[in-house]
Amino acid sequence: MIDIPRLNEYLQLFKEFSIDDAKFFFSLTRQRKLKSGELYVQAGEMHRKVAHIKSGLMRAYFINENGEEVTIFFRKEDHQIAPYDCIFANKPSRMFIEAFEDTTLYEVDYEKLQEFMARHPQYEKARLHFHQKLLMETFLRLEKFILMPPLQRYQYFVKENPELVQRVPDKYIASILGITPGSLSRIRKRIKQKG
Amino acid sequence: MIDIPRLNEYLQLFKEFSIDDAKFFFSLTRQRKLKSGELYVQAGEMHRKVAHIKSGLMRAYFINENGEEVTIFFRKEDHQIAPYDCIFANKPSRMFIEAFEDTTLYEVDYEKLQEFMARHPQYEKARLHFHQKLLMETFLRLEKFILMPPLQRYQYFVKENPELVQRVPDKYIASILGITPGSLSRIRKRIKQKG
DNA sequence: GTTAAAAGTTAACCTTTGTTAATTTTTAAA
DNA sequence: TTTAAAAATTAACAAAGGTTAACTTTTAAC
Repeated sequence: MIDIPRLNEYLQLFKEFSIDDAKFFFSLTRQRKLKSGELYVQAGEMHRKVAHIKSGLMRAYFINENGEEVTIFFRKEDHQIAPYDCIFANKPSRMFIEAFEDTTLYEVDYEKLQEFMARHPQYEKARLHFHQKLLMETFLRLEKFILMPPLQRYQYFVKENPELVQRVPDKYIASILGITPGSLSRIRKRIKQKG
Repeated sequence: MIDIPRLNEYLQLFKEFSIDDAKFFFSLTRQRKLKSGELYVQAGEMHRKVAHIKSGLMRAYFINENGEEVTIFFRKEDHQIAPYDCIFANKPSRMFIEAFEDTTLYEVDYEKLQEFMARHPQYEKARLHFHQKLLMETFLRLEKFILMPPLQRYQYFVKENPELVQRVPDKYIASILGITPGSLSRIRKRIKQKG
């Protein structure tokens, strides 16, 4: 089913995108298919690529001092994924990124993207849009940590990400919320009891 | 004292900035002086302006459901400040921003900034840089909430912001860390005792 | 320098989380 | 369908945070 407002948003962004530019840009990308569970970015790696997820689900995580995986975010189809620290800070990625479901994505070297943008500054507006969206998303998440205790954080998260909550086991949701699976389990129980 | 690497970073960003453009851009800005404690942005207000802080310190905060102020960030001299939600989401600001010390800033209407950038796309690179820096900062803060318990979060914060910790009473630091002043006080005690 | 206000600390009490380990339920594989 | 693996729940205990209120210290105002 087509999401009209969203499609419109995209069309606005790319309305000045000429067919030739689009073709050329597409020629810079390459398709990759990943099996569920397959590692896409390794911590320590200089992975200076940005990917558009055509279909599937990706998971980014750290490994903490106890050797445990700590999930920091998921990105699904029609969204972009990259190890931010590597690209923005030009340092080896500190995060791992894996395919959480079978995933198809298109990736482009960040350097090539930079060249393209340098030659076609008229598209900076579109890029800015993506950056601002990501910044707002990140800032909103941060806000919840400052303002809400875990129970409310969970309720808010479910409201904002109903689909993801269905698509992913609770232990990953707990991780994103900064709590343990046991604690999340108790929170769910409390919500059930009280309403 | 001059911070050479930082100055260099700026010079790189603005090396293509012509004198005429700089003059014109400056003509779009206006200086404002705020007394310590003076409100700069009111929640509910459409404050579509971006400000460069020349000197002083600004504080952004929410008012939570209990009517308490919850500080979300400080911004000091040589940095930029704006109510992100208002500018990026084009909705009334949900945050308050006040001068925490006597502050001088230069502000520009976001619309005028947009016009300027549309006419001078060569400066998008500089803008992108600021956005990426802010995004990295925000993402790093979020990371700490997911990965660290309050005690470590505090220690990390002090390490990363030694100056701010000196400059601002502890209760604001506690708020930024998502804990109560009482809890921060106990944390400090624990650190003293154990080392 | 005195005084009032703000900030910081502490204590008591309750709530919640983390940890560990056992148990149950669910999911996926054979 | 059976079986094994993964996820979720639960319990017991210790550790930590929230709340409230009293008290101390620090800061700022007069």
